[in-house]
Amino acid sequence: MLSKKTKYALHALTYLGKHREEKAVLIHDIAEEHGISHKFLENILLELKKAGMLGSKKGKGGGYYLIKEPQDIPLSKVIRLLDGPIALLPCVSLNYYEPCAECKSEAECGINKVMIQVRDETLKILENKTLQDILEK
Amino acid sequence: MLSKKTKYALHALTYLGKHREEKAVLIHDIAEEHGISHKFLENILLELKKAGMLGSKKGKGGGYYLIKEPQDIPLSKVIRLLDGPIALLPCVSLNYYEPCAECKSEAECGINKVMIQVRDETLKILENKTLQDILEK
DNA sequence: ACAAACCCTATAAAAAAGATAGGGTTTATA
DNA sequence: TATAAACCCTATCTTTTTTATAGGGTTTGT
Repeated sequence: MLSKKTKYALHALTYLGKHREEKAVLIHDIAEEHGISHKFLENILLELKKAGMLGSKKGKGGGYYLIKEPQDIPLSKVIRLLDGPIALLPCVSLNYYEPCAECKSEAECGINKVMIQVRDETLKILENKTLQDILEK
Repeated sequence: MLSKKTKYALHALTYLGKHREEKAVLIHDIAEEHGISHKFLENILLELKKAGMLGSKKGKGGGYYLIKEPQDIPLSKVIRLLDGPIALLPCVSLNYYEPCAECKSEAECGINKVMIQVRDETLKILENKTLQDILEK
């Protein structure tokens, strides 16, 4: 399951996508719309910004805005940023690889092999679904 | 990512699958093979048994054994049992449905719609991959 | 009778997730 | 140029979940 962080991020991105004609949207407005803690959401927007998905403007009249087209923001990117690996096992993660303690040899591990296939199929889905798909509803 | 419970369950099922000619396999042997705590593994095997995936024999000379063909044990079943929902959101889970607090209306939520599609595609994968695939390596 | 091995429940310890706090910096505008 | 609005940043606290342990109960082959 997605963490609340990722869920909130998706809601925020959706909100920003719906208000693209506006210069900047306030954290406050997004937080209120979805009943999310202002401060918690702030941290999440910060992360999205650092990852290059959002732009922001400081000072009075400032706020956040999308700096990419919705079709260029795949779910895989949002999930990886806030939740970490998409793979089901650390030993098959492309972005967060770690060996599995209970596994003597990856080369001989059948679980590893199958999970690589699952990962590849899952990625196909999550890389193809984008914010655009959410906005189209 | 899969929890250790699910990982251990997959290792145990794999071990049992490889030793199907034997009447019963000891918890101890599986635990030792993968460096898992005996007691923790015991709880997991119990769950698998209650779910109808394993049989057991008590008393001296007892142990656990598969009571299904490996191709009849899909990953989806193991994951659901030990980790819970496969869906990325509670509001699109088939087996563990719950509404999302921050969502005013599922009918109007674009995230919900997309996650239903992701769920269906993911299930296709996890229902088709079985213990047999792991054993074949 | 006895020891081996599964069965069951409760609790503790560790890790992760969720949330809050508090001040810093920038900027529009009066 | 003072002020208030709004983002920026880091640290800490709380809660929940996961992981692990404990301790005894029950069954069964020999």
